[in-house]
Amino acid sequence: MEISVSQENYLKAIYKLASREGVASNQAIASVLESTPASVTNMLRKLTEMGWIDYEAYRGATLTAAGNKRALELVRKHRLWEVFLVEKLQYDWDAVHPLAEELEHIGGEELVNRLDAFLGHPQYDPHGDPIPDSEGNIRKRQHVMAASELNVGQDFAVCGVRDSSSLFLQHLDRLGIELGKRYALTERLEFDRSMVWQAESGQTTTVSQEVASNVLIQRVK
Amino acid sequence: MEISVSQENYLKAIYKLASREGVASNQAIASVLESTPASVTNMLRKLTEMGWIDYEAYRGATLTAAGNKRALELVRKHRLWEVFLVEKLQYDWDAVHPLAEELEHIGGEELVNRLDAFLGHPQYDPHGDPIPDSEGNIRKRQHVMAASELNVGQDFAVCGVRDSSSLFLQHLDRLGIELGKRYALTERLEFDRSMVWQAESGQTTTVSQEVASNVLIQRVK
DNA sequence: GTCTGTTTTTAGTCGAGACTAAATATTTAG
DNA sequence: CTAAATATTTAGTCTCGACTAAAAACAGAC
Repeated sequence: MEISVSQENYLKAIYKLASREGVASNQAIASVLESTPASVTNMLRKLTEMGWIDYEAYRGATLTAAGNKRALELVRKHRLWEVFLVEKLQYDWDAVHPLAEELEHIGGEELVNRLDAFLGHPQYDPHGDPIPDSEGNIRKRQHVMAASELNVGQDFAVCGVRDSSSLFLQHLDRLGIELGKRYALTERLEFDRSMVWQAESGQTTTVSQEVASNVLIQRVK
Repeated sequence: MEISVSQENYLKAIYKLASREGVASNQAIASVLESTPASVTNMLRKLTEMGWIDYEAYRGATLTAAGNKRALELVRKHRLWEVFLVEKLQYDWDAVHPLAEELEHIGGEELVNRLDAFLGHPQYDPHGDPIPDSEGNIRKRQHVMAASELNVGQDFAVCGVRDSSSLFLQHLDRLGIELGKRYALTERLEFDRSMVWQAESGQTTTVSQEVASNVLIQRVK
């Protein structure tokens, strides 16, 4: 039985929610998919019959091995297409998500593997999220934390974002913050806990607590 | 009112049929879409309401200006994705059609124009079909004819195919026939009207009438 | 243990887009 | 000009995925 676009989106939603908070409620799945709990119940039943998930009424859903593989393949496709759109088609990093959302449902393993090779087997997507390999292995990065957890005096490099909404990414653009850029945390302001970051060029940027908690970094040296 | 994938496929079908044989019958549209005449009737009504086509019962359908623009955009997207798949992802020319069929429905003008630029504004797709520009202008090639119409002694270059089914394209691969390759027609065999083509390398290939009538060429020199 | 509030499921509908079978309209042959 | 053949439309269903409103199950407070 061939899986539909809509069903693939359920798998992705369950994958995301299950990795974060154990098992997902229908409510939660519905809100991710901008749907209703009633619709979710029906689809979870169908996905169970099809062998993609295990699901018991009132117990929540978990992906089967097949479902997990499929979800990872979708994540892989999504992130590789994002790399393509940014690197090859020169899209801004805040504009690629909706297109990747469509592209990820096209073709099968053959296409995604060719795309991967064409792009030179990239490790991370334009938002710093790791790209699963063809076996579904996802490299977990060590020592990644939110910028908000830093202490004054520490050096760090920006390596990802927690919020990849267009609004947030555009805000980072305005602040001149981009992946790979290095800073030193020179000051933490008492008043609102905002931070002063000094780039290698010497330029400083003031970053609110709200922004810092959505920027992922790695300490350097 | 946003157009659906299915509706876009109707526009493409009408575009193809109308350019070939004036106005299309429901029967014809149904067979292109592997559907039934009854289904076609309903959809044609809807497309008329939406302003994509003009349609009168028993009179057939024609694209409106908007419909024509949309159909050309689809053809453009399809052919550009085929170029991408062959040139960048190294797909064989006989394998790209089904993928392009899916990709062509993704994104809008922005995406297709960026893809076009990335590919270097190619003029023809991997099967030799011309790619409409962003205004929907389609370069009509002069002096293109079927190889079957040649006379003995003429020199020519292969520039396209009439049948782009996987089966036919694989057959051409086996015969060593590819786009851009030059030949001289050295002989026409009495028995079954098959042709002998001599490549620049001196190698000769015997080509059946059936094959020759599906290969498009331009005379050279 | 029972009551109250939340969450989930049932039941019944809806729209899109397809299908079959039957009824009409159109064209063609005689 | 009429009869037969062909093409199109109507009428009625089906499946997929969604929805709302109402019923049922569960969890936490007392």
